[in-house]
Formats: sequence, structure tokens, C-alpha cells
Amino acid sequence: MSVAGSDGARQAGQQATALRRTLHERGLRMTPQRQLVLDAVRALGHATPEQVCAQVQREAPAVNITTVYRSLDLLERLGLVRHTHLGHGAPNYSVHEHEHVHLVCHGCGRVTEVPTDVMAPLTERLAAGTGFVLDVTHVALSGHCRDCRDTS
Amino acid sequence: MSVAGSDGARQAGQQATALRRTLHERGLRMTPQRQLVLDAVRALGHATPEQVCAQVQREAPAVNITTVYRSLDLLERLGLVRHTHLGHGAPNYSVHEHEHVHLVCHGCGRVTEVPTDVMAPLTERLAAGTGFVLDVTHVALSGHCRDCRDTS
DNA sequence: GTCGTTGCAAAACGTTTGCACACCG
DNA sequence: CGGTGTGCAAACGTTTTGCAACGAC
Repeated sequence: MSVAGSDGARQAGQQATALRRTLHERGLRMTPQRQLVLDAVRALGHATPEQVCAQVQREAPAVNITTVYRSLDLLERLGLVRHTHLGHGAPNYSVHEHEHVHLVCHGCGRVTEVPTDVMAPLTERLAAGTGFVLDVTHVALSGHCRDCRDTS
Repeated sequence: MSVAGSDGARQAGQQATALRRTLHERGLRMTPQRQLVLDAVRALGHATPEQVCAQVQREAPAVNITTVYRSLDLLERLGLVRHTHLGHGAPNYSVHEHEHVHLVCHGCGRVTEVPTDVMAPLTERLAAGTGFVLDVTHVALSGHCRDCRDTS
């Protein structure tokens, strides 16, 4: 089961030992599937489990979607990826590094990303008012984007 | 949150003609099922489609869940109810009148409501920065409530 | 009588589970 | 080798769809 194609090969290679170590620290095993799932999430930016699966299968067609679900779950517990609910349907996985807030447009369905610091005033206000510590990236905000706000 | 019982009956009666008129304006038909679904949402405050269905079936056991889904959809297009995604599983329907923002705690799963005006600074910032008009009530915010934030 | 609406059954969808086999360490 | 991880198939809960019968107007 070859792990990489052309482009992501080097990056994946660099990170491979990191993943292995993280797994071993917890008594878990390194497998090609886990690496492929992590690489796929990294390559896609955001993606549903199904999209991740498709990406993984470009390299290794035998990998089952069940394994993708299990790997995403595991990688999330390890803190390497996280998922966001964009409103309906399937959740959306992304690597943990680039934190951002998702804005989903109800008109055109497009997803925009904005830096998390736009949430700062809200976060502070909630913490002060109710003691609620906001997890800014977990759920998307919805509304209408500039292009759709007039036509609806 | 007490809207139920004999009180709800009178309120429902008052609104019955309103619903009928709203439907007729669009060439749609008034049916007992639609009234029951609207009444159920009103009585429950927030509820999943399944909970709405159960409530409706207390009055009319023959009503099918398919009809509940279709009615909720319709009532939403009419602007009478709206739904919110609390993060995972099923969406959550409520009557359109009481607007509030949902805070879902990842620790204990509890849902808190806060007034929509806590979102004002964010709304303004997004509108100014990206032209995105936020629909404040559609998606819940998640994080950890006062009781859970220390223990996680 | 028309045509929107309903109920039913079945499909679709996203996700999870049970189990035998594979393979990491 | 031992036990974790995988693939497969089948179950799962929720939502949608096709279609014939029903009933609002």
C-alpha cells in the first residue's frame, strides 16, 4: 500500500513519524490507512467523511469508508483534526491547525472562512455574562453572503 | 415554558384562521395536520421532528411522520416556525416568535438560551467586514458551560 | 371535479456494529 | 505471536421519495 503520489509525498513523509509517535504514545498502531486519512484531510482543507474517503481511495481503492469514519474519530481524539457542523447533512473535517470560523450562506450554499478573532467580542461577552466558554470553530454561522442578501 | 393545556387550546383557536389565511394567500390548503403540527411546535417550545410527531399523535394517532416533516418544511417556508441545528443529530424546531441563540455544552449536553443581542457586535463586524448578513438563530454555538469548563 | 395533500412502503442517506481475517509491533 | 486495526455486510436512525387514495375548496 504505497502512501503517496507526487505532491503530498514529501509533506506526508515529514509528518509520518509525528503521527506514528503520537499513536505509539497511547499504545495505538500506525497504519497506512490512518496516514492516508490524515493526508486527505490536509489536502482537502475541509471535507465530509465521504469526500475524505474518495480522496483516500485515489491512492488506495481498497480502503473502506468504515475505516475512514474510525480514523477520523481517532484523529480527532488525538487532536489532529476536528469537525464542524455546517448546518444540515454531513459534518466537515479539517486539520486542527488552521482555525477559522465558517460562514454558510443559505442562499448559495457557499462556505466562507473568517479568522476566529472576529468572535472575540462575543466570546468575552458570553464568558462574562453566563460563564459559557465558546468553542468558536465547532459550529458554522449561517446567514446570507453579500451576493445573496439582496436577492432573498 | 408553559404554553400547553387549556391555554394552548384557545391560542390555537385564535391562530387557526391566521394559518388558513396565510395558506390561502399562496394557493395552499388548510388541513388539520398542518394546524396540529403548528400547535405542537408552539406547545413544545423546541422539539425535534420526532418529538413534534409524538405530540401530534396524542391528538391524532393516524398522522404520519412523513406529514410532520412536510408540514414543518412548509411552516418554515411560511415563516411560522424555524429550525436550528444544535450540533449533532436532529434539528430543532421552534415557533418563529421567540428568537434566541442556543448555546450547547459539549460537556453535559445542556442547551442554554441567550438573547440575540449578545450577537450584535459580531453581526456588525461581519456585515462591515465581509458583507455577510448573519442569521443569528439558525445554528447553535457550542462550548462548555460554567459547570463543565473546569472539569474538561 | 380539480388538484393540493396525505399515508404507506420503500429508498436514500450518513453512520455504526459484529465478526472473521490481516498485519503492526 | 498477541492483540489492535481492517474490510465486509448488515443494521441503524433519520429523512426523502413515488404513488395511489383522499379530501379541501
